[in-house]
Amino acid sequence: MKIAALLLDWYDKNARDLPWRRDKDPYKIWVSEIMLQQTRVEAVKDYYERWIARFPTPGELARASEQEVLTYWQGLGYYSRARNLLAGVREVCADYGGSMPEEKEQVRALPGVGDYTAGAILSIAYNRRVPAVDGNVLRIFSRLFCLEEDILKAPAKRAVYRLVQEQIDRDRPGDFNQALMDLGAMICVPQRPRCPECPVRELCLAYERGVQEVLPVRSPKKAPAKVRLAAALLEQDGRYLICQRPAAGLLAGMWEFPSVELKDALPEADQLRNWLQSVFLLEVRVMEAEKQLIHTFSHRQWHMTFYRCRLLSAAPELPDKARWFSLNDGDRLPWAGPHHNVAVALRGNKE
DNA sequence: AAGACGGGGTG
DNA sequence: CACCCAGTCTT
Repeated sequence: MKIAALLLDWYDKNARDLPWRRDKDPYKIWVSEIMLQQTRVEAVKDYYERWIARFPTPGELARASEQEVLTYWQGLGYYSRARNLLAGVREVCADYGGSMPEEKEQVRALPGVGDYTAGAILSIAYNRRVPAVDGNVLRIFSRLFCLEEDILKAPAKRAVYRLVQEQIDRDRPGDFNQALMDLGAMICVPQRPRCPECPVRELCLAYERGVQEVLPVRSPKKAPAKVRLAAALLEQDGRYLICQRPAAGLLAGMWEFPSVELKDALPEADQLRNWLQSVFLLEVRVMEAEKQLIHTFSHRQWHMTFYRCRLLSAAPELPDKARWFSLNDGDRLPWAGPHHNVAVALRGNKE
């Protein structure tokens, strides 16, 4: 039997029951595929349900504000995904009457939709015979065909894409692609693959040669660079000063306690005080360190100290990107992750 | 071709 | 702690 037939037989018995598999609405497939980029299924489920409840159609999403959209994405990471999805549905509403186009070039041209996501949407929603090569598929095919090239590099991806084109089922390409994802999640997992349970082990070159544990080959990642930050907990009349991060870059547009990247020269408290003065024209005394934490991103590691501060003179007018915020106002703003944890802890302390 | 871009689960 | 995940965009 061929790979596709074995895979689909297995899929028919073992397919996971996932919220976005309940219907073939291209918009819902789109939302789920964007959320699933570099993100585990378990992490996505709740976000997906909340998202669809609030933005059930492209039209509903297109009319929402970017800040609200970011609030619904808060904690999922890679926030440009949310921004691109919003821009994408607005494009679909403007150019395609609110329904997803059916040509790969058109889908691929939507912001945030790359080659993988275009293939996933077209194959799942429209049953088009298009590969959807993600990390699972790269891993599975590198093992099936014993490909020893670095799967993160373009040549390996091109090779796998061609192999999937050859193997993809003629009648059920969407199920074929989803079967690969389920196989990658349940059987052909990154470490210690469960080969005895695998429906295609008899066709797997890596299994035959006993190298399933050393494949796929991938280049090692660099360690994240360390960055030291001092953040201000400045409270006035029960409200804290918070500010919005720049529109581009890490955690773009998210809110946080004012923070400054530390240089080595001055004492931390002095650097924080001087920075608050120059940016907000605020005169403060920097008090005790309330909290320290380390937050690791994929490419950066924040070593943060949160200093309790006291206002020494009347607060001047704040710039647009800053405001006084009552922690009891809940989560109506999109928060930068590590700051959100501190805000939640502060709210907890009060009670 | 390489780096930016999050957060969390797993061994 | 190391590894890696239903990737895409920018440089």
